[in-house]
Amino acid sequence: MKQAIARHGKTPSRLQRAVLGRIAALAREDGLGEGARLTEFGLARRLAVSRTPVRAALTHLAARGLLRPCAGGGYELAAGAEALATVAPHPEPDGAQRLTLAIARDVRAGLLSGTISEAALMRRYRVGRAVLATALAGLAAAGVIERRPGTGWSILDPRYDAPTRAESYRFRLVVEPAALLEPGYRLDPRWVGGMREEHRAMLAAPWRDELAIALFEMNARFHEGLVAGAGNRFLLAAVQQQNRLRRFSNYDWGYGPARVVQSCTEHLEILDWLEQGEAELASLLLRRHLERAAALVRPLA
Amino acid sequence: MKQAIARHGKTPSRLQRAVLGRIAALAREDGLGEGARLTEFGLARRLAVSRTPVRAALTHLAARGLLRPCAGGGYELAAGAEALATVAPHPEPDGAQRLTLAIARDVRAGLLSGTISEAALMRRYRVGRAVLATALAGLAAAGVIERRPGTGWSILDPRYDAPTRAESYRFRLVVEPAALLEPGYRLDPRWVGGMREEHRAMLAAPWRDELAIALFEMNARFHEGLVAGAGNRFLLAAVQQQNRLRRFSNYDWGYGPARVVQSCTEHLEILDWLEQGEAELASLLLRRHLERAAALVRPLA
DNA sequence: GCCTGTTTCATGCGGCCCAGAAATACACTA
DNA sequence: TAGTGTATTTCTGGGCCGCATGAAACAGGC
Repeated sequence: MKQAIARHGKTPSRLQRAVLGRIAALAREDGLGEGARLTEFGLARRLAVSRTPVRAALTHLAARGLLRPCAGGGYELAAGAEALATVAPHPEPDGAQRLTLAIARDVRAGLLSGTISEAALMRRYRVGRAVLATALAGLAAAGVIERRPGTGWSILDPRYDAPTRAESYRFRLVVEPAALLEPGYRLDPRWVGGMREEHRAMLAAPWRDELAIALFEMNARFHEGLVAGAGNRFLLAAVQQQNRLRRFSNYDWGYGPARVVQSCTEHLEILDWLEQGEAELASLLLRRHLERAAALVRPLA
Repeated sequence: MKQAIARHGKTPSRLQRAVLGRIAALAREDGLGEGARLTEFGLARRLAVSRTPVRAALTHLAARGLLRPCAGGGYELAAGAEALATVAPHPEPDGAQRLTLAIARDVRAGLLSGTISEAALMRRYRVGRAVLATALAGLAAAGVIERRPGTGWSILDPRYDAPTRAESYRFRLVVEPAALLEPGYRLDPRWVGGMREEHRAMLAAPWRDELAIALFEMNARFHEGLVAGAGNRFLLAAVQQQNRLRRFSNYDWGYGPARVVQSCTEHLEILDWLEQGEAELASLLLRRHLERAAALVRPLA
C-alpha cells in the first residue's frame, strides 16, 4: 500500500473530514442501526467522490472503534448512527477562514491599522501567499480592508462600524421580509421541525457565554432557511453573504439571556404563522424582529 | 537609469495604465488647457502612489506626443485635456476578467460541459494558476460553474438559464424599487444630468448592433446609480453583482430598436419623477419597468 | 519648500517544482 | 453487477525563487 491514508494520529485532509461528516449525516438520515453495512463503493457513488477518501474515512472510523470489519469485506456499524456524529460535530474552519477571522479580530482590536503590505501580513500570521490572498479578498469584499493602488492594503477605520451595521440591517429589512412573500414560497416541514427543536434546546439551556457562537450559527441558519423557502438563489446568496459579514464582527453575543429568550420566541412565532400559511403576517413579524435587533445598542464589553 | 520604465513598445503595467487614465481624468476635471504643467511630484501626491509609475506614464505620454518637456523639468500639455482621454478611453479588462468572459462564452456555446480539472483549464486557456483561480471564483459566484468535492469543477447546465434569469429579475424586483424608498434617498444632480445626456444620445443614434455593449453598460450604470442614491453599500453591491452576472450572458441586445426606445424613455421618466421628489411613483415605475423586461422573450439568435 | 535625477530596497507577481492526495485503471472475487 | 485490493496517473495545495516594478531615500538645483 503505497498511498498514505489516514496515517496514525495524523489529521485527515479536508476532503476526508468532509466525507467523514457526510457519512455520519447519511447514516442518520437513513436511520442505520448497529450492524448496518457500509461499503466503499456505495458511499463513493453517493457522495460523488472517488473511493480513496472514502476508504480513508472508513479506516479512520474503524480505528476509533465505531466500525468493525465485516465478513467478506466492507464494514458494519459497531453502534448506532448517533455515535458517528461525535466524530465530526463541527467541520473545522478552513485555514483561510481562520486567517480571515484572525485578521478581522485584530483590526477590530486596533492591533492593525494604517497600511500594511502583504509580505508583512505573511510574516505576521505565518501563512503562505495563497491563503492570504483568499483571506484578503474576503475581507475586502466585507469592507474591512481595501487595496491601495500600487502596493499594500489600507485598513479601514473600524470606527465606521456603526453605519455599516445600520446599512446591513436596512438591507436585510428589504430582502428578508420580501422573500416570504415570493410566489411559490414553501418551507420544508422537516427543516421547520429541526429548527423548532434547536430553538427549544437553546431556550432550555441555561445561558453561558460559550453558547454565543452556537447561538449565532443557529440564528444564521434560521434566517438563511427562511429565505431559502423562496427558491431564489440570489435572495439566498444575499442573506448568506450578510451572515458571513456579520460573522466577522458579531461573533459574540453581548445582550444577555433575556434577549436570547425574546429572539428565540420571535423566531418560533414566525415559524408558526408560516406553517399556517399566513405569509404576510410572518413577513411583518420578521420585519419587526429585524427592526428590534437593529435598534439594540450593544453594551460595552 | 537602471529601472526599466515604459520600454519602447512594451505595454505598461497595470498600475501604469491606471495612472495614465487617472491623469487624463484629472486633467479634464481641472480643465487644463495647452501649456498646463504636470509634475511628477504633484501627480504622485494627488494619486497617492510613488513617483515611479507616474514618471512611466508621463514618459509614455511624451513619447506619444501628447506632452512636451517643459523648461526646468516636468512636462506641459501639448494639446487640450481631451487629447489625453484618447490614450486610455476604456481601461482594458484585466487578464482574469478576460478569462472569465472567455470561459463563460465557451460554456454558453457548449464547448465546455461536464466536469473539468483546473489543470486542463490551465492548458486550454494558457494561463497561470493565479488568474485561473480568480476567474473560477468569479464564475462560481455567478453560478456558471461549481466546485466539486475533491477535485475539479462541474460546468452547470446552461439549459437552466431561463429559471436563473427569472430569479434574477425577481431579486431585482425586490431590491431596486425598495432602494428608492429608503430614508435619506438622494441623487446627485450632476449624475442625473449626465445620465439624461447619455440616454438622449442613445435615442438619437440610429441603431446598430455594435451599440449593444454600450447600451448594456449604460443600462447597468443607470440601475447602479439609481440604487446608489440610497447610500447603502449592500444594496449597491447587490445590483453591481447582478450586473456582473448579466454581463456573462446578456451582452448582446436581441430585441431591436423599438425596445431600445421604450427602455430609454422609461428610464428618463423615472429620473423625472425622482427629481420632483415623487419617490413612490418612481419606485412603482421602476417595478413596472423591470417586470416588462422580465416578460420579454428573447428571439432566437 | 517644491521639484527632478539616481540609487537602493522591498514588494508582489508569475512560473516552477514537489509531495501528498484524489481519481482512475486493472485484476480479481462473490 | 457490486464489490475489494493494488498500481498508476493526474491533480492540487503550498513552498520557493527570480525578476520587473513600485516605494523610499539621498543628492542636488531652483
